[in-house]
Amino acid sequence: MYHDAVTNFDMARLFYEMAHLLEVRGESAFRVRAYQRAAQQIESLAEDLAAVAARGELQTIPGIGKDLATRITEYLATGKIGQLEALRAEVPPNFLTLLEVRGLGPKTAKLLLERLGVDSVDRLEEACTSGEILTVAGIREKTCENILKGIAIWRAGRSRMLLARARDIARQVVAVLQAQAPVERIEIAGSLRRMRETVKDIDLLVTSTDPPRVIETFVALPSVLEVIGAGDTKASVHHTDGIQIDLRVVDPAAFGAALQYFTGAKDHNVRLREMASRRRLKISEYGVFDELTGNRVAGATEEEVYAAVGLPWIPPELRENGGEIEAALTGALPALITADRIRGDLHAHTDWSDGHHSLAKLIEAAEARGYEYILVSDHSKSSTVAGGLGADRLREQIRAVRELQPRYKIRILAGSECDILADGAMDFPPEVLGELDIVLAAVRTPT
DNA sequence: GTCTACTTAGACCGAGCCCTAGCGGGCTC
Repeated sequence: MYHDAVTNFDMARLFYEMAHLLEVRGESAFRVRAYQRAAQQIESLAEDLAAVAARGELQTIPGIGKDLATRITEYLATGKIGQLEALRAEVPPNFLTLLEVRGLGPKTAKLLLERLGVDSVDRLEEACTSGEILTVAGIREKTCENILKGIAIWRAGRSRMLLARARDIARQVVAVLQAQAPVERIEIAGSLRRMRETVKDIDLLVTSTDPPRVIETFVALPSVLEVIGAGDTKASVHHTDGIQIDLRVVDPAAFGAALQYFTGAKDHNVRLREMASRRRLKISEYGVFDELTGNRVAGATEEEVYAAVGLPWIPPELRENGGEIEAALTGALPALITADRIRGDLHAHTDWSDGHHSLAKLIEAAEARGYEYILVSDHSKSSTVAGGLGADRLREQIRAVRELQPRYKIRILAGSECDILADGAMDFPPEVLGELDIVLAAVRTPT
């Protein structure tokens, strides 16, 4: 069976792709929505889709009927979906990227493909800037302007990827390399290690007895879209999910120095180099060296590197030249907030509006994380698209929440006549939260 | 496409804005 390599995320992504392709084809909006809904369900599934399939229970997932269950089974067994392959063949390879441009929908995109051969964002931009797009009936200056704005937003968003997504990709690549390449040690470096909210690329550092084979395995991964460059100890590739990954194989004696160097941030490293210079030392990705003798005095571990310039090890999350060097020098580095110190969640939706899970599941998840409280903040009726609660349904939800007493201490923040709190709903004394298990509030979506 | 109420068919989220075309459709949230 193929399913060992299939993640719920992969399957959901394929269904989203099918929804887009069906939309471009002009299929029924309900059919399109069926694929989108199924993708959402799979994304929020608490267990491995393959396990559900193995039990023959795919059709117990809401939104998955006979047809979609068949598609899932086909993919798990073969790694392909015949219908998707056929749909893909109907449009150019990168055509769907056009739909990521805000302001450009499937119909307009298809029209531009047919009339002007617009098959990529670059080509779209060219058609807009040259004015060629204005020759297409139904498109005027204003639309052209909006599309150009959309392209600018698309480019800005594309240049960086959200941390969680980049981390998933990095972990997958690390896991495959550990399984398939002669890797002794492998670490994620760069802004991903610093846990920046968004990252531009993924940096991986490896030690190995056979560097060329690591590189060879890396560039041949199925998830690699394009190899930018590859040598004996270094390679850069474009991943299919739209992010660049750089991999370096380094000497174990310099691993700490390389990890420190490639973790950055740049300004933090500049400060370190200045401190080293004052001690007649030189720091590089290869180690810490005595300026006079050229001997390496540190490099195997990050702790060694920091100690060489008179500092304790500094957590990567703090390495932004934002006062962490001064704090380290005076022994005042802050303790980072760890997951076990998070006491509660102040913004949670349930399936009463657009959440994917029931109130019971939400509570279960909160308890599993050791939370002291959770705020149920479903949409109000002002957000119809999200299935927001009107007065009657809100009363029902309040009743459902109250039924959880006395096991949980509860505070209801919504008014009796659906007099829903404005966004200031979170503005109540934090000490109150400590006494509560569940708070219910319907928060108005800004309109 | 799925789901539901009934076994074959109909419902399925919708308001508001923008743009183009002259009334309706695309798009967003």
